[in-house]
Amino acid sequence: MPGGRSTSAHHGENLLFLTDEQLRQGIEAMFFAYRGFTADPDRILSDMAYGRAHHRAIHFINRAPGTTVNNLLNILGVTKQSLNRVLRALIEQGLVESKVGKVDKRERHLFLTDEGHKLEQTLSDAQRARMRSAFRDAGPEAVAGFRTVLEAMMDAKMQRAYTRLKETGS
Amino acid sequence: MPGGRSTSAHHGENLLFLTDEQLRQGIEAMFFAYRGFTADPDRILSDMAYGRAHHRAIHFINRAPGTTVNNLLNILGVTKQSLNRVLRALIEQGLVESKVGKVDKRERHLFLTDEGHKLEQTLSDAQRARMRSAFRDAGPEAVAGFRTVLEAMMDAKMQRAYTRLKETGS
DNA sequence: CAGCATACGTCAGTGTTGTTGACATTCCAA
DNA sequence: TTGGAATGTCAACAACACTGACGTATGCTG
Repeated sequence: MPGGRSTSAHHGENLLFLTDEQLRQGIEAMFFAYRGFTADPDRILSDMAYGRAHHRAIHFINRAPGTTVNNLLNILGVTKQSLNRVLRALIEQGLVESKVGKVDKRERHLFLTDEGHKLEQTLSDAQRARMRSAFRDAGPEAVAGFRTVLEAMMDAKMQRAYTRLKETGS
Repeated sequence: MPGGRSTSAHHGENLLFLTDEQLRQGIEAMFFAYRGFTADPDRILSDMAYGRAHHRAIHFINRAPGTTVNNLLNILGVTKQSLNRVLRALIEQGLVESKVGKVDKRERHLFLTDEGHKLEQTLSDAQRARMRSAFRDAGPEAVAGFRTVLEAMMDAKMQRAYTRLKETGS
């Protein structure tokens, strides 16, 4: 195991963790881990007519009930046409409800139906189980570092979205 | 569940880092960060006729020159038909060379050409730059935690692939 | 040697998810 | 009130994954 505890709060001196080799390992870890990250929900969804995009939409509608299509668009970072296809399917299947805005009739506010909540629960249970196992194995300090690095890897825009959601949560 | 593995350290008392809320934040961090992670290479590739799949192939051929198609298949976790499409394009464009195996003539060993190396360099420079910036901002301890959690999030098979590559590197 | 397994390539078809382009509706401000 | 911006929808297409079936060359084993 490289590094260990060099414990310099100011990481000025020892920059060995910034070698190309270390960066490459970080890149590959990210690649492999993301596969694990999505594996369980993907498996569940493959039986239904849904995919990862549906999962993402359901996740964030659940997180911010009543959100508009435009807001969801910004969070998901896809085109509105792409999101629309997914949303249309979810609405037709009765997992998501779309309500015309009261103050601005151009907007559609999105909500999960009871059935939508059920699927969301199933998916996030699976995903959380893996995350919980990883967190438990790694321990609280590793988890803190994990979050710190991930946050630093986001675009500024995504950082804002992430922080906003984080604060909404508690 | 492989839950019986609580050998690692006794972070026993305070389990607040395992609440659903913390797990959800981890999930969302992973989602947003992965977007940042792929953003720079994606931007570069979008100008050419290549995509993320080509990037992955190039990356791992560079990492393990002479690797066989089958080995690459296992690492990338896609079907041979899917990989073949990508590989065919890269070979036709002269970025990758495929050599018949000497000891086992059924195998094809893959190498980057000079031009292939050039593209690999461009892509990984971009990706490393972001990773370096994130690592530097977060500091060595956070980076260690980051890697620990990611590794714990992988499937067993991916963990082996990751470890093997890691050892090959140094 | 014969027969089976392995490694690789390919053709055809399908599904999900992303893209651009065109268009309707609604809001707002000049 | 009218023109432009914002919001969302429909249609067509591209990238990349998947399955299934098949063909060829090669290796291994009884």
